[in-house]
Amino acid sequence: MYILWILDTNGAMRFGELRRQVDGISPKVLTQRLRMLEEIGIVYRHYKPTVPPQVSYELTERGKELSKPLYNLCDLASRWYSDEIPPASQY
Amino acid sequence: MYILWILDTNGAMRFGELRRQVDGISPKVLTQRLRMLEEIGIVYRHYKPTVPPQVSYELTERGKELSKPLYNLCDLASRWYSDEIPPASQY
DNA sequence: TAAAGTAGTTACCTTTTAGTAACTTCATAA
DNA sequence: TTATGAAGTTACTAAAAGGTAACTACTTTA
Repeated sequence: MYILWILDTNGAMRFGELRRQVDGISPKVLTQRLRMLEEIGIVYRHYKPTVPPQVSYELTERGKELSKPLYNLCDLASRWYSDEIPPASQY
Repeated sequence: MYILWILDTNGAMRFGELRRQVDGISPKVLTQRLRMLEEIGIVYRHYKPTVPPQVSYELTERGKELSKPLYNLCDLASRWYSDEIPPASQY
């Protein structure tokens, strides 16, 4: 399951929760991806300086603008997949 | 410039022409990508058994279905880029 | 006779990306 | 006093992806 999908579906999430739901990548890569997404303004990182720390991630307005285009691609892939041809989204 | 973009814009193209227009990847990787795209039904490969051989590539109907969603993503990235934030399409 | 052309293929090397496991800080709980 | 917790960081290793350069076949051109 993809990071942007999960954040779009669930709203703001703690790192640990994201980590449990995102599969296919290690926590280290998840952190790297989230930092990249933050850098390009697609994701907010909210840091609460507690101990242990509480960090949550949430889509920015810009990130939300991706929902529709990405949903359209997913829809297309689903229609193709139901025709039993491997979806482009594998690539 | 991306393979799907070029094929969408120009219609069927010979390998050599594609090779000149696609930048950022080697001919070897271009061939690999085209073969993958052919495998998943996004691109037709037309082989003419002349010497030297003439091979052209063209988007299938399915490949054309990608135009709109990808155009929408590009449009979004352009709007973001004009706001001077690095576009997500870098990733 | 040699060179040119097309569209690759292949072996080897380089670069990039990812995974693993140990580690970090410090308040709180046991 | 020790363990726990979150959210990473880091060094090292492994895997994946990409680039390079030599090569292929055979007709046509010079």
